[in-house]
Amino acid sequence: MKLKRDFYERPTLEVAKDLLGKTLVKIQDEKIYRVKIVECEAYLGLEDRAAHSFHGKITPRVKSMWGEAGVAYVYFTYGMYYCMNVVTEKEGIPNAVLIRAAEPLEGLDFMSLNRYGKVYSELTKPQKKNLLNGPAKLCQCLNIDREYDGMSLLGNELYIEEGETVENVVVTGRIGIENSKEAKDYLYRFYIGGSPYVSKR
DNA sequence: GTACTGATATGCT
DNA sequence: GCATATCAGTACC
Repeated sequence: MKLKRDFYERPTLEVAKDLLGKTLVKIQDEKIYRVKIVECEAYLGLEDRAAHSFHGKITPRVKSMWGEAGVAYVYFTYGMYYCMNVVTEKEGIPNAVLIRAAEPLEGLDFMSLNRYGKVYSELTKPQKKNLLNGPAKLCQCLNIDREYDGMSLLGNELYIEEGETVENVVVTGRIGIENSKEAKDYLYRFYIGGSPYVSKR
């Protein structure tokens, strides 16, 4: 069951929590990728110093964050990495949820080829564990780049479908924003407790 | 296990 | 010029 716009058009923190356990699906050239979302973070543009759209900023990069709910926001960072977000709430509210980590379900060989140039069975143990446990890794594996910025998640190429219900949700502070003053204490990070696929730290 | 480094686009001051 | 929503590799406990 593909999630519809009404799932995304809700308060960002609720969407972030509900995304855990859902399945992210990407279909490209007959290749099917399916991964279970195990970790994500909410970014609330208007009131959140750590968000790219803090205080209503609009730059070319964050443009799609202002669009309607159910659209992908893909940004380029540190000169070499992409990260994928899901835009939430109504058009004009620049909020999004960063997908931080996932558990591979289907298309493992495609993912490992994208990242290491090897099929999954040839990966070393640490390589298997590190396949999707970070936002930039996830994009490398799924071959997500700037082409996907602004793409609707309601179409047939990239979407999220209903998954299992998650009981053990852990809420903590976010990662990698140490200098964002008061925003670093916001408890906007959600992950599935006990899953070996979260990025931890 | 932790600690430091380099890769370097984008937007800020 | 400088910081950043990152990761991989290396060096060293």
